[in-house]
Amino acid sequence: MDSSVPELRSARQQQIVDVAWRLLETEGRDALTMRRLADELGIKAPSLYKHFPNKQVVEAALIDRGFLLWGNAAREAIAHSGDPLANLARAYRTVATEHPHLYRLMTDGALDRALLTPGVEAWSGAPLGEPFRDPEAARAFWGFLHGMAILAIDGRFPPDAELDRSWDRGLAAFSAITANT
Amino acid sequence: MDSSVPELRSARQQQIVDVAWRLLETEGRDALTMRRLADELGIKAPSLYKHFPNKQVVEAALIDRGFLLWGNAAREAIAHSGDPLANLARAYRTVATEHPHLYRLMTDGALDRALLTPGVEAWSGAPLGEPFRDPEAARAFWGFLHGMAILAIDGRFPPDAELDRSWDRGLAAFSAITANT
DNA sequence: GTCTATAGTGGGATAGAC
DNA sequence: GTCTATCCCACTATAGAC
Repeated sequence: MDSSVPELRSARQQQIVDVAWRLLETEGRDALTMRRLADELGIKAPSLYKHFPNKQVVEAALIDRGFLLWGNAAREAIAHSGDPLANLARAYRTVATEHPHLYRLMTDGALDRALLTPGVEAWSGAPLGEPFRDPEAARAFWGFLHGMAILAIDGRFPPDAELDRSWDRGLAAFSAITANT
Repeated sequence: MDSSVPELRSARQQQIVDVAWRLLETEGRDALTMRRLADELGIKAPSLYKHFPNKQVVEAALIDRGFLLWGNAAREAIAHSGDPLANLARAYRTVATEHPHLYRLMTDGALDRALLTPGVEAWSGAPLGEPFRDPEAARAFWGFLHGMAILAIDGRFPPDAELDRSWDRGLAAFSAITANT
């Protein structure tokens, strides 16, 4: 074992989550069924229940990975040169745009935190607090990021909307309430 | 007929949508099935299909009403005295908070606009443009409003989050890019 | 750890009689 | 416009043999 990260799952579990990830990313949430997942693995659906108690736990594993993905991207964003606010926004938009199905899985509806790696949700969101004086401002910024991302994914803006400019307008607004101003 | 608004649906269709509305508001989306809807009306599920071609059209009728509700609330908000931005935000938050199931139905996933009253979506959103110089800023503001509303409905903010203050922080940010500044 | 077989649930929708 | 009867679909999950 050369990794310092403990193996929380068996190799087989890892493999199943890998395939589930690919299925979600390429074909969306509707394609992520236990039958389809088993098909992709070359086994029958009931066999999956020897490795996971139910579907929700498989989805939670995907959401967990999603938080890792976003948390790492956010940390890279504030480590970069340039405006941290703009870097964070670009990173958020990129993650959401490049993984729309994962992003919807992560943000749609209630979240059973008992199924996630403890603390991963807060860890992933922590970098958003960096540019601001208080967590309230950071949460307002998160609201803006999420709203823009999900409305874009769901096709709610008019077809001719210039979204780059809207992101810039929002950034200009929140720049006015950062710790540096 | 003493109303100047044309009757787009039969009385029976109106009644069905009324019951669907109540069912959605009181018990949520999972309760809104064709079987359950029929039960509430005292008829059998197949009979519904004499009035509506499918479930999606029933849901579209609810979404239509939702846009009317929000559009009217938004118009009242900007007609009031005080800061239009704050009034709009308060109205938005109130509608979303008081009708969480309807709000999710309206905003979750893609929207088939062919099933809606033509123009109602744009009409309902138009007041958001009032305080701003350009539509891009208005859309950024909408992103903030929607993000805050849906994250709150879905329980995504920490339990101890002071959301009133976050709404205020966002308002302060967007105040900096209104037409009056 | 995998299989076959099956249970159980719930939903949308249609055909045809009355 | 309503009914009965039915179909079809999809899914999660379990039991027990190998």
